[in-house]
Amino acid sequence: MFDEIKDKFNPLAFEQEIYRYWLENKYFSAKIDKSKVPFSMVIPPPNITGYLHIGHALNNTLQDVIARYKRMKGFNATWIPGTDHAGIATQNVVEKALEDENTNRFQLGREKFIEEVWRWKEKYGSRIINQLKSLGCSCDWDRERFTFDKQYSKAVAREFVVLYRNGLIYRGNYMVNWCPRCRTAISDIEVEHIGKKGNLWDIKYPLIDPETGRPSGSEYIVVSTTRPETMLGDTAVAVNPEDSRYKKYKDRAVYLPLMERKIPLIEDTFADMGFGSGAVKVTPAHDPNDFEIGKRHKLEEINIFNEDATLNSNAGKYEGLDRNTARQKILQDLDKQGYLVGKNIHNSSIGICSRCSTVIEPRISMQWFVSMKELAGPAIRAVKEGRVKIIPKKWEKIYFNWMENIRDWCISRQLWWGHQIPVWYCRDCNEMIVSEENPAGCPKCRGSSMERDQDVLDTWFSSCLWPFAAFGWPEETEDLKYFFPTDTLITAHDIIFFWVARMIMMSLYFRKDVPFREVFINPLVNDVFGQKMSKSKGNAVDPVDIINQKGADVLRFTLTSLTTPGRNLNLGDEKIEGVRNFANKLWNASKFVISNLNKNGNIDDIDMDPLNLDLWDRWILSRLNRTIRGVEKYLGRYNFSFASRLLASFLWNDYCDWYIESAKVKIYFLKNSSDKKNALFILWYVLEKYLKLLHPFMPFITERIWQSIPHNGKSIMVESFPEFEPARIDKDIEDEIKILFDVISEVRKIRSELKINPASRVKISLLAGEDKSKVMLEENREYIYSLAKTHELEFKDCTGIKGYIKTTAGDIDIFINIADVIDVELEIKRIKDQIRKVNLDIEKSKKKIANPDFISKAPQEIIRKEENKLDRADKILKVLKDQLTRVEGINK
RNA sequence: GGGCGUUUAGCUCAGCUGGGAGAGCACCUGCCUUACAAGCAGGGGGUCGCAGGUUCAAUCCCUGCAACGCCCACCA
Repeated sequence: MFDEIKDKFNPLAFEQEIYRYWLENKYFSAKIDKSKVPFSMVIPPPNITGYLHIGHALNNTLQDVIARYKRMKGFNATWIPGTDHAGIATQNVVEKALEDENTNRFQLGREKFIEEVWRWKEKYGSRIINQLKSLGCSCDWDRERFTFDKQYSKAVAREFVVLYRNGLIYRGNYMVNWCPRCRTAISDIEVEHIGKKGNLWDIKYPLIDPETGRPSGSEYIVVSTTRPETMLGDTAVAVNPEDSRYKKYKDRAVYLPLMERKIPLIEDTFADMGFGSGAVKVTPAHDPNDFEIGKRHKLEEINIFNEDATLNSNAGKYEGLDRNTARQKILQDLDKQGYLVGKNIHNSSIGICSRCSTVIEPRISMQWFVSMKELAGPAIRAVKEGRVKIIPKKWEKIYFNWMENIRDWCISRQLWWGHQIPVWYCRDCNEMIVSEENPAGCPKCRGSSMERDQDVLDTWFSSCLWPFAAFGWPEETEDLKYFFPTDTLITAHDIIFFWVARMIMMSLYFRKDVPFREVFINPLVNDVFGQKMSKSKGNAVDPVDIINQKGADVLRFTLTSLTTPGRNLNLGDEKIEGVRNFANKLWNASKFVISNLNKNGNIDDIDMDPLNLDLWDRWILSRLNRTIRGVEKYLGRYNFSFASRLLASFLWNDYCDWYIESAKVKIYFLKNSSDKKNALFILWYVLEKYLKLLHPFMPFITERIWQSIPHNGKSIMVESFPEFEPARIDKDIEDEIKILFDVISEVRKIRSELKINPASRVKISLLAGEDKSKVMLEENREYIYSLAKTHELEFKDCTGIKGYIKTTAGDIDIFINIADVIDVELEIKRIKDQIRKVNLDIEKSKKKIANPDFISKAPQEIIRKEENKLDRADKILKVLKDQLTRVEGINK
């Protein structure tokens, strides 16, 4: 199935096939093995309604890099996949589909509707799973879970019942955030706040004349409000007890216009004397503050809204209007009757439903809540004590800030799709039964007629069990014992409160252990200009398109290259192009290696004999090991960008630019067959190791190439990660070869600057300061010929010899014979430019050294460095000046 | 209202505990050199947001300011 690599790089030709190969061989499934160290990770389960957007692509690429890396490092790794039933989101989607069929959930009824959602799930729910597969995710598919499967429901029931029995869940009539479109309560964090320019209206409320019991003609109080329509439910006007302006009205009543009701004037410190008139209307049923005031003063709560935020019968003649129409009508009426006395621009923020963007209506209703304080304490400590590490650290602050100010969590939803609350009410005696199982009968009155609580639970109430429920909890499964707690969680910052914090709380509560040891918060993906991606802006990048056009590897490596912890990621087409080019480079380099291996027989039996390694070999092995060390170091810190760049630059700048070029010299020009054999071996050896290094990032292309070069084993993905060999890192070798590189680069530079025809060879002479360098340069004569396009390399001082120009690379003097090709003007200009630059350096250094404070206070090492720099610059200046005189001489 | 982050080359970003600023892309020059033109070789370009301070020395530490971005918040 894996042919030799001959054709052009085309990822689409092999990615799917390779994924199938992995699946068939079950490489993703972990088997419990007590002799191996487990590594586990759970996916942030995408909604079944979801499709792969760029955020998922990033999040899952990073997880897959870690999973594949750990697997290759020898861990018994499992990455648990699954999907979330996503209560509101899914219900909304299916409701929309029903709308298209001219029906709705009420016509269907609850049971039929839920069946409909399950049908929808079977049909579309696996779309995102397939997309994850095309991305190359090595999830343990045999362990795939759904947050609404049978076993999971048991977990949720257990959670509810235990929390209830331990007094952490309560039911009550409180003011909650109500979405009039979804017709359900939602939790505080499901409300988004947006700034809005609006108006603040001043309304005159006359005082009641105690004599007549009628509204006074002269005495009144002005209240200001942003929501005039709620006045229909006003049950008081409040002023601050300290406010001298209103002392005289103490204990009087106020006339509520339009409703023609008497309401009390009360004193409450909530009223801010500095705001407006200092008097505030109180609507206990429709404002959270007013609700509190109402409780303090035992005020009546008049609900004027229906579930969909139209006005109800308590609104008198406004009944039936929606809240916006009602507002306009009420303002008109107030104006007509002379009660509207002012209108000011006022900026405030309003809450909208995070699911459907409908403006939230505060509403008093009977709901279930989790009291959070007791759960939050241990979860705060777990992070403070480092048992859970949040990376980057800045998110810890945000976590603490939220946890320390945590408020109770409204968990009941007036929806149909979700885990129904495991509570039953006896129709006979109203007894409430909280139970994991369907109760057989009422334990109190022995009645058998029970009605289950109609509400379902917040989706997050179930997903916060994920790290252990996904392993089978509440059963003590073998998986749970072996794989829990998980090691790493990789997720996005927008669900730290929704999910991460609650998983930590629930895990500590139910498992007495943290759910995961590290959390990496992946960056946000923006467009190339740093703007948020959105469909409406048209700047959204569709990962599925990229996979279909350029391949999953390219998408993955683009994303990892850009993932620096703590910073958002800007994605644009040029970046993707760059990575595509990189993949192409790898492909072609491999093609080169393979074709030469084929021509030169089998290399399997050659050992890497250290005595046989020359400068180039030692150098590339040193670089390889630095790369291994670096990749592991950066992966450990979730610095995917650094790891990726290291991988790319090793391949491109070290392996291709230098090592392959040097190998060509051995293969094509050198007669010595053992050198050639050696070079082929190292080419293969380094490439094979490198493919393994790169595999977690680009799984497909690495597998494809690996299968085409000599290898042992069935798949690169179950091979061992290359071992870092410290002894292979050789600083001396790297320094030594740098001299060679510098000489070659300097010659190339001069050639280019003097516009010497690339095809023509020049004669050069090198003068090394140290014998060691001279020996090295002599030994590498052939490489200099080839890489710098020279011939007749000599080692003598050519100062003053006609036709030579002199330049330097480090301590090496380089003489280049350009007698035939020199462009005198060009050369004079070049030298003068150089002299100017060197003079600048000299000036700076001299000034620094002349400063007595510098000499007396700076460390010796720094001073010596500065002096050396000056020496070197002086030397170079001298060379340049000599050269200039000589070149100018040619002109004469 | 509170908190956090960012500001470095035309663009996107690196710069570890202070000691002569880097990469990729873009741009310019020259090359179809038998792995790769999706390439090779070379090059130009930055008062490191502004103003102070600490220091022999500041992109880096401190203070203030500005711009942009994000999060939290029951301010009628």
